[in-house]
Amino acid sequence: MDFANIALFGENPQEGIVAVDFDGEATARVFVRAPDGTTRGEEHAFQPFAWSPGGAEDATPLAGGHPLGWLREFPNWKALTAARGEGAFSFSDPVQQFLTRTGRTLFKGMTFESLRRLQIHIETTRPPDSPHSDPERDPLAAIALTDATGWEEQFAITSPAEERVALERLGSVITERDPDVIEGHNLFRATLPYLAARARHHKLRLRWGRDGSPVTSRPSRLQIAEKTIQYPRAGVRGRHFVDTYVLAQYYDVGTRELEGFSLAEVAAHFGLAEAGTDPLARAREVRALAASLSASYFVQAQIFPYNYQDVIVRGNATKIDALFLREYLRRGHSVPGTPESRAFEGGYTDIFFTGVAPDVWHCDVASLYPSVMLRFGLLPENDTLGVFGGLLGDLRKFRVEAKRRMRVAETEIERRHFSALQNTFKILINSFYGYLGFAQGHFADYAAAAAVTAKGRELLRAMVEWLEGAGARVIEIDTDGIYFQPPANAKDAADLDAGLRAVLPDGIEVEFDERYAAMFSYKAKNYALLGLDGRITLKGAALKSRGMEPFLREYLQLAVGHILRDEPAAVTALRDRFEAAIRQRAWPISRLAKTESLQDSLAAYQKKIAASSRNRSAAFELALASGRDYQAGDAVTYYVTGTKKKIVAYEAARLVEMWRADARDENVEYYVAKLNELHAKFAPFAPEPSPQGMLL
DNA sequence: ACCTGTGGCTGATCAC
DNA sequence: GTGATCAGCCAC
Repeated sequence: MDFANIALFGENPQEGIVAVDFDGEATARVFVRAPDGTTRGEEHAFQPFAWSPGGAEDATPLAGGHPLGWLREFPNWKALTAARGEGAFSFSDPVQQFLTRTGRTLFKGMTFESLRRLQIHIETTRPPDSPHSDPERDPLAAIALTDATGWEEQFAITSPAEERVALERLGSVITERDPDVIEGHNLFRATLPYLAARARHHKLRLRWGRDGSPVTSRPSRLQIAEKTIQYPRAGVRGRHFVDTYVLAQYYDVGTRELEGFSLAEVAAHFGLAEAGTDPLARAREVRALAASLSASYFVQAQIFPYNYQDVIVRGNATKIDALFLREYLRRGHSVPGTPESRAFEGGYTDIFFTGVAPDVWHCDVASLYPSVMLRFGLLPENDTLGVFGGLLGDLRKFRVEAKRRMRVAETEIERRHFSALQNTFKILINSFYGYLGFAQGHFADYAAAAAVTAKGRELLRAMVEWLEGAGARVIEIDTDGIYFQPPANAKDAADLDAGLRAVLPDGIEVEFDERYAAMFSYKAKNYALLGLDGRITLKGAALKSRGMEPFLREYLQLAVGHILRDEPAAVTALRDRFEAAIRQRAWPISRLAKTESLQDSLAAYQKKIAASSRNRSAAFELALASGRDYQAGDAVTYYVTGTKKKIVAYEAARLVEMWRADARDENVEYYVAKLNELHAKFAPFAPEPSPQGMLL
């Protein structure tokens, strides 16, 4: 990796930093990996700082005329906190302050493989998600440990004395093996709180810090797309905690392919599941998962001024803002305040045909918004130093190069490295547009954001118009892509490429990426594709939402397949088969049960109900009735009881844990009615030939 | 304490 | 019943 691009990597090339910590006064501790493999602590004097709109006597003036025109420094963190307000701006994370001010970042000169990663998996005497589980009372059953070198160790626990020994031994293993990163699945919300509770029970402390300091924890929350997840944010000096549950959540935002987020489900999805019930097998799964899901964050930690643990949970626009502020500070330049938030129009979405269409092609504009921003100079007006355009242009070049080197890589390690690199650049590039409309971005520019989407809509309209003029039948479009049936005379993409290119400006590239045997176009952003290889892809919340009961998802998957292949009789047979299974109570309850993730805390829900600002919902009512400590982000799985198809769901719902196979009480009429409603929506797309038609 | 953006579909509830 | 509103999930 070439760290010469200062705006991207920061100006300080110090290698081997594995973690940074601040003492709250005026000293930062930097943990550095030496060439001999040992890790030493360096101490650096450091003063917390803030950008200020006014010049107090201790402030340094910054160049340019932006509102945050003074740099103030403070003797310690407390003094900074006391001076907050007054229109000043500062990072709430002292490590970000230190890294920003010094231009350092973590992991320079290191490879992902040289990171010391340790995995923890625990087993408890009761499943931790069982309603009766209690970490204060239920002892551990096993602790399994692995690390990236292949080392493994586990402790089976059958007595209180063994549990105590295991917890003490866990501490010494961490001291001896000295990991930079401690990984686990559900580490924050399950493993660490459980271990902490068991340690308290034995009057022990988890002294896992690189200086022997204990693990600390405070309530925090994560925003992952539409989901808010509350979690105890644990930290320990000199090391990082990485939770593969969190990594899986972030991964799924882009793909929406995961069935669920348990270790078993996630490991299975990636083909990393290990056979057997040995706790070590679970730790190995965590090791493999973390290796595939965290390589991109390792690269990000070389770029952004954050600890590794934090680079994972920070939003992309926030991280881009951090790059701008670091570069402006380095150049002694003032920065703008954050803009007034306002609404602006987005991408162009439309549907021109519903039903099944054979022989469908897809084309899209390559990196539409980044291309538009660069080609038409739609960049933040306040960015006096031109950092935005420079970074965006560089990142595009770097990505092309990283992709090339990924393709020609000679070893798997090398290939994975360049794959992580190009993927990181892709994420960054795509985040630049969002940054323009980010209310907390110091260089955000709503006029530019609106101009970018307007240009995008204009380009897409021009493409649709040209395709239709050429005899194509446009089916569905969304933001930067078009599904269409080609004109009769078009044999391949080349027949359309030149014509379409001619209506687009230079610097805007169109790609014909796929052809399909058939497309089922249902509604905007909702469609299914039958590949030339027979594979079916579903898109859209109406066709594949995880909020749907599993049997309905499966019905849709199969029914849409029949619709695409023109097998109308099979759709009816499918409905009949499913109804019979529901009536015979032949399925496990999991196929009928609905899983929802709670967006609010229980307290926030109750507040809204009291204020009549939201309706009651089954998931929250069940969570409340359970008496357990549910938090925002927790999933609730429930089914509906009763005998009538019309019921009030939040009154008839029960937690799936309460269901008993020997006294089944799921509401058959309710579930059959749901099946029939769905069938009624989709069966018309697979019309069975009428008897008369068959005679003719 | 934390936070990229807009557009779109569906089910559940509730006021009318 | 109907329409409005909200929450949740998804596409790009």
